[in-house]
Amino acid sequence: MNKEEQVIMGFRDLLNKLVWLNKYKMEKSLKGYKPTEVHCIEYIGNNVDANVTKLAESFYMTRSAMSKLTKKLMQKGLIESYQKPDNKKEIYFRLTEQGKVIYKIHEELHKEFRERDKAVFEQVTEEQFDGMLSFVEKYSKHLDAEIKKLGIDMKSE
Amino acid sequence: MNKEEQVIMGFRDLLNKLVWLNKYKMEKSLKGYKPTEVHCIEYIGNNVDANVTKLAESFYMTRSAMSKLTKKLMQKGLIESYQKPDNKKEIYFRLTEQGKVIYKIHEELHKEFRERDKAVFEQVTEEQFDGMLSFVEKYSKHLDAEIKKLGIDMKSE
DNA sequence: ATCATTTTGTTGACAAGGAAACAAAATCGA
DNA sequence: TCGATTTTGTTTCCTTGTCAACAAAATGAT
Repeated sequence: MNKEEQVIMGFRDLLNKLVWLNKYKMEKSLKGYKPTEVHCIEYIGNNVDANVTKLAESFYMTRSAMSKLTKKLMQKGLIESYQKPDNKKEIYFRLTEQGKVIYKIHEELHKEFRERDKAVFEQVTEEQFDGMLSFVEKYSKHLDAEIKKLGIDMKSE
Repeated sequence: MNKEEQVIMGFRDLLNKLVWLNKYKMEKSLKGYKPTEVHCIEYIGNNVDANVTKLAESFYMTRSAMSKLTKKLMQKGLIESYQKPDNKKEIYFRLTEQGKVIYKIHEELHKEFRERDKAVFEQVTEEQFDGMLSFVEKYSKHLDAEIKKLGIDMKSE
């Protein structure tokens, strides 16, 4: 296996582990709340005027899925919807007080995760950080361009 | 956002894009075959004596899921099962001729993906590669240790 | 050798997410 | 301005994967 694949597969494997472990911890601290739900609460807490479409784009999921998820979160009383006077189509979400509690707990957990992994990041030099970030940026832009090409092809079909 | 989170979230986002894009391309070339199915065929093509358990471990999925997936692939005639004379429990899989065709097409696609992304990787210096690989390795080992801790906690509960 | 434990695979009930069809509102184009 | 197109969100049906319970074979302990 060449280095390119090692990097990609290495990171894929790493993120799998990270997600798995953090999910485990999260289910312990936030019993009854699924990772996706918490993730959704996090996004709504961080972004004003979040709606189904923005959530879907951010999570690489369908509007369909997000519509169902937000519905559930509303039923649980964690988020509430609102509209703007000049727009009767878009529906925005914000956290309820109860939702904010979950948000805070989630934030604390994240702090805990950072603390747990601090030792690893302390070993990384500034050059390595910058190298990784520049790689991510370049590759990401490259893929954006490829996806854009796709968009054109899709409509010309 | 600090650099640590930038790296993690950057890679998460990057992999999401990569998966999404390659999935799209794959569905175009291998119509009727889902990514998981192809992924499974790839594994069986690369590993002799693949069975449900090994597949599950490799894919971070349950045996249950793999049992159903292999069943479907057998019904489609892409893989076939066999056993060893001295073991009546374990069931192994290998590709059929039809399965090998899919395997080859998938291989070609991968080559195409590498070609597509070559330009990005050519810009990465050897130092950057090594930096990333060492980071992945360290972090991965760190998480393995954390997961191991968890295992002890789990049984002591 | 025998009985308990572990490993391996399967099944059914369930939940999450995707695809397609749809309705309602907004925007665009002439 | 007004009809066509696009955007936004919802619902229904379907697929995929998990969990839990299970059966059968292998392994281990005594």
